Amino acid sequence: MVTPFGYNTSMSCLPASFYLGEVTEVARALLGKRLVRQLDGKRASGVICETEAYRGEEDLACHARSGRSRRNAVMYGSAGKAYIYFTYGMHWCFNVVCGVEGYPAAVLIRAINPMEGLDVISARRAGVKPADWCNGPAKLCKALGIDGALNGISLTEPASPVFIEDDITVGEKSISSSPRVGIQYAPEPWRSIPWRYTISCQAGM
DNA sequence: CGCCCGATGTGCT
DNA sequence: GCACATCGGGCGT
Repeated sequence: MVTPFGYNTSMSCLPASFYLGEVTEVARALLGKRLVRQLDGKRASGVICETEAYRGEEDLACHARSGRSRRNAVMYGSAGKAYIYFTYGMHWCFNVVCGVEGYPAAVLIRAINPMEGLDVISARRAGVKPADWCNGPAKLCKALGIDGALNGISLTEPASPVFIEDDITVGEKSISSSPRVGIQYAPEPWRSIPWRYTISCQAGM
C-alpha cells in the first residue's frame, strides 16, 4: 500500500525465493529495493541503485574463478545469504548469494540512496559529503556498519541485522547496463560483459 | 571535475 | 611476492 505521502507501508523482507533465479535477473530486480540495516533497534536504509552480477567458476572476474575456498565458500551456499568480503586491506563489500545451491553466484551491491537513519549514516561517514555517503560498495558498508562479522547470515528474515525489503519495481526501460567495475585483469568476454546495472532516469519513465 | 597514488591485510601463485 | 569486485586526499584543469 502506498500512502498519500508516497511511503510504501507494506514493505516486507524479501524471501529466499526472490534470490533463487538467474543472478543477472536478480541483480536487475534488486534495483529499487531497500537495503535495511538494524542497528541497536534502529533502522538505517537506502534504495539500491547500482548492482553487479558475478556467476560461476567460468566467470573469470568472479571470486569463485579459482574454485571454492574459505573466503568464497558462502557463494556456493543457499540463496538469500550475505557474502561479505574484505579487500584492499581495509574495505568490506556486501553481496547477496543467488541461484541454486552449489553454484557460486552473487550480486554485489555497489550503491544505495540513503533513506532512513541518516543520523547514523552521517555519523559513520563523518566529513564526507552526503552524495558520497553510499555511492560505492565499501562506502555503503561503512555507512551501514556492515563487516565480516555478518558474513553468511540469512537476509530473508525480518529479525536479521541486514535484510532487503520490497520497495519499488524499476521498469526495464529505466535500467542501464555496462561492464563491471574494477576487473580489468579479467580476460574477455568477462571484462566487457554488461553485468553492471544502474537505475537510469529517463524522460517518460 | 579529472587523474594519480598510497593505504593496508588477505588470498592465491 | 603480488594482485586485489576500493577509497580518499592532493593537485592540475
